[in-house]
Amino acid sequence: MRKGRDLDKTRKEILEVAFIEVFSHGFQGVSVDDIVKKTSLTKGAFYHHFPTKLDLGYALVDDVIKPMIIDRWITPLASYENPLDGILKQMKNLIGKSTPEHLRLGCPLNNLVQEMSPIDAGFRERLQIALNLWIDETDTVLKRAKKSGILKSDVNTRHVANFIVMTHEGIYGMLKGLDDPKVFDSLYDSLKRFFQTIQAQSRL
Amino acid sequence: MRKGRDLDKTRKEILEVAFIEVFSHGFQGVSVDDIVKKTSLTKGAFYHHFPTKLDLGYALVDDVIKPMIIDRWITPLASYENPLDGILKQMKNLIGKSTPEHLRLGCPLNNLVQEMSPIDAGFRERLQIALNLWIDETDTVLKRAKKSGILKSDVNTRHVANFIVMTHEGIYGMLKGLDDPKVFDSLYDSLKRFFQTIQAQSRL
DNA sequence: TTGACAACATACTATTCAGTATGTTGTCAT
DNA sequence: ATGACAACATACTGAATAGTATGTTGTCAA
Repeated sequence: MRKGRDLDKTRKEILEVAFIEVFSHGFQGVSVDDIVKKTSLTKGAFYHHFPTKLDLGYALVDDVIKPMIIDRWITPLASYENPLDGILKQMKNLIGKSTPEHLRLGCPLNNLVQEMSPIDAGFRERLQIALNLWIDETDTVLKRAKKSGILKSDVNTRHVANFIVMTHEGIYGMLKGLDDPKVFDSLYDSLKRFFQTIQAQSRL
Repeated sequence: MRKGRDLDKTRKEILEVAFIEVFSHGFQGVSVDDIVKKTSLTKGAFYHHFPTKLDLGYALVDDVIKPMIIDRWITPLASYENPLDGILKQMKNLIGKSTPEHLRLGCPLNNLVQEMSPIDAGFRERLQIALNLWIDETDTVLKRAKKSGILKSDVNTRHVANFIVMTHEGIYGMLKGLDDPKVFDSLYDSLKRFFQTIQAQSRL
């Protein structure tokens, strides 16, 4: 077995397995041995690719989580005339329709922020960049919607972008803590109500 | 030194030190030895009071965090005619005026929810109870405000209570991740705007 | 085709950690 | 005052863990 040697493929395998493990048990709750065991590789391969466990964590943020944010929360908005509709729709699809077991794991980004930001500067910097990426991209989309008259002319898109990202993390956190899928609909309703107050005119 | 033996005092000392340590480094990031070292006691005392590290964690939720929720976010609302004003004021006082170093630590409850809920059932149950306590108490306060005509008659107080608690956790999480105190004002503004939409009439 | 290096595998180490075993001492009822 | 037990202190253990040292093998340029 495993004759083929492919640097990039191996790295991706490690990252993929590590992501799931860290997502499930937290960064501090996962050992390098845990990750290696779920891989077709060994410890030697791991430390050939990542000088330390922390470096793996950093790579998870940069190479897995950041693209995931764009993929899940930004790109899909392009097909909506009103981005607020897109945001609500994506939330319903990606959060509202998740299984309770999956919701229990929360949001990969938020998990790492809560766990690692206060205790490691390297994580803090990278997670901060990832969060700001999310906010910036949301802001850009909102700015477009404002220009095209969908949003009221007096709304501060930066403020709203902050609030939207905060809401995503908050909803993930609540569902993770409460273990009650019905709460999603409740939170969704309130967010929808908020969105209506910043649109130029609500339609029926 | 330490001649006086006081079961209750000792327990409180352990809980107090453990709270700060867990708050700062996460539950998995703190060792029993770490906690003991910051105490005037030894490991023997620790295991005399708590059969296992997990039991200490449970006690932190039940005996420290739950009272703290009531103290910080529920009791102060009693002195406001409009509880929404009280909530905004408390947020400004307890979050908006915090130092960046303190904000970096986040919310004790939210931290534990994000870290421990998915990986331990005992934590999950207790954290769920704590969260529901917060929501229930908020709901009760909102119900009163609705009856006295401060809130619109068609608002679902349970939904709003969920949203308010979610917002607290979300704001804590964002400030923890972004390390930018100005974001508080931004989020505060949006929340205020939302509150205005559920009040009977906004005053100037 | 071969040697040289990259891409791994294997075996080991020092440390840390939760928990235990056992010893000591303060306190209190009688 | 004194035993008896609760409230601790001290010393230890086995398992887990991040990281290392060193070996093996695939691959590719010349």
